[in-house]
Amino acid sequence: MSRSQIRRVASQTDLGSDDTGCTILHIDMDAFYASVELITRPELRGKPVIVGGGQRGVVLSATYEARAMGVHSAMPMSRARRVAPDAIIIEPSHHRYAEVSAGVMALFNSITPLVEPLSLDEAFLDVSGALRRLGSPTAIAELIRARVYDEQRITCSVGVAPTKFVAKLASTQIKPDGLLVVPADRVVSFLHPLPVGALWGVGERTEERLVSLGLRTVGDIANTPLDTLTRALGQAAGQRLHDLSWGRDDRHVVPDVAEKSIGNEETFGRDVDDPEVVAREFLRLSQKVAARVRRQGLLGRTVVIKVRFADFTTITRSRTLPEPTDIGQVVYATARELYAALGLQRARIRLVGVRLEGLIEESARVEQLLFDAPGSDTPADRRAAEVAADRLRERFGDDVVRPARLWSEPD
DNA sequence: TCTGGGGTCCTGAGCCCA
DNA sequence: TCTGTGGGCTCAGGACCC
Repeated sequence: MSRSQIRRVASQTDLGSDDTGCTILHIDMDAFYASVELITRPELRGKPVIVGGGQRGVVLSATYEARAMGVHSAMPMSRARRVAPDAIIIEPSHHRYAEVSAGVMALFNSITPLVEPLSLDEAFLDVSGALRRLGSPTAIAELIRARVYDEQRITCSVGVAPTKFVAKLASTQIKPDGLLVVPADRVVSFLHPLPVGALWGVGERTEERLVSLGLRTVGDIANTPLDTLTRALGQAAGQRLHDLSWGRDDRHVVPDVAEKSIGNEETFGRDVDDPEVVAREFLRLSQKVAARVRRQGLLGRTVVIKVRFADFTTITRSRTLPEPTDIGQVVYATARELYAALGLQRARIRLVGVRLEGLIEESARVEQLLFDAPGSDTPADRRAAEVAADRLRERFGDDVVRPARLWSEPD
């Protein structure tokens, strides 16, 4: 279900303004990447602008003028160009988005320490500790909206509710540049007319399954026996949807959620059937992932590779290592072995990815005594070389040092 | 029409072990 | 000693979110 459909239904609900107990705020920047681009290019305001690119990319963000023409995020760029041929297309500049995001998150942290970022452009805030200092939740929400605009020149929408789930739905409904409070005693009447796709965790597939059972609205879910839901969707999903349909959501706002995995993947510009090209990509991704893991002072225990074929079927293979690692060469060797075990004969490959799971703090490493012959290439030697390369990259840029095998790669 | 890249969570099968 | 059971772990895949 589209965001506009959620809005249309939800906007029929007459909500009061009693924000007692509504201490959860969900703040969502409006068309974030596109809005950031308009800061430095104000002449584009009021025009259809799409952020995205690449030969086989998708739309990352679009101004509301472009959305009015039928463009939406995650739409293939080729299609976006067709439905909005006059739109201005901008290549994404992720470092700039990260800068603006850091500014916005710093602002949130000046309001309350209980800030849980969900992505660059949205976060939950628990403002229960800021009420005495800054006023009611609604007043705090207005303050944040004003300060975001004053400091960053972008607009945001805020949902104010007793729970995370309802606050998120409220901000979605009131976009763009809005504020919506869902009072505690209006949560159920707010939720029940909404389509099932509004529920967190109901995507295309689950929505199809629910509709095939005759369940179209959140109210339908609420009035369905829990047994029926768990049989259809599994224990966890059935229970979760039933709870959400009654507004039950006891998740707290948790700052500093630890990452569980770190990975990178890359779609080739054209499908590839050359094993040497695939191997070089695994090497590049392995080095990149390991460097990110080192930068965060972590180690990973399980190496996962992902291979997507030309027909879009996707497989993953994984191996858990005897010792957690942050060494690119170890990740690469494992990825190569996992790939070799597939026994592919010049299959046409669209994408490859490498991920490290089972992350632990580097300080928690149990040091293994290594009895290596002097002069041999030990894991410690390899790690030292990669750490030295990290330092060079920090000083001189990402391209200054890379494995010899990757120098032959045309840029 | 033709589908990115970064993640999380859940399920189920298979295996090992107490 | 054999059998059953349940928990934990690994692995693969699916679905979802932004």
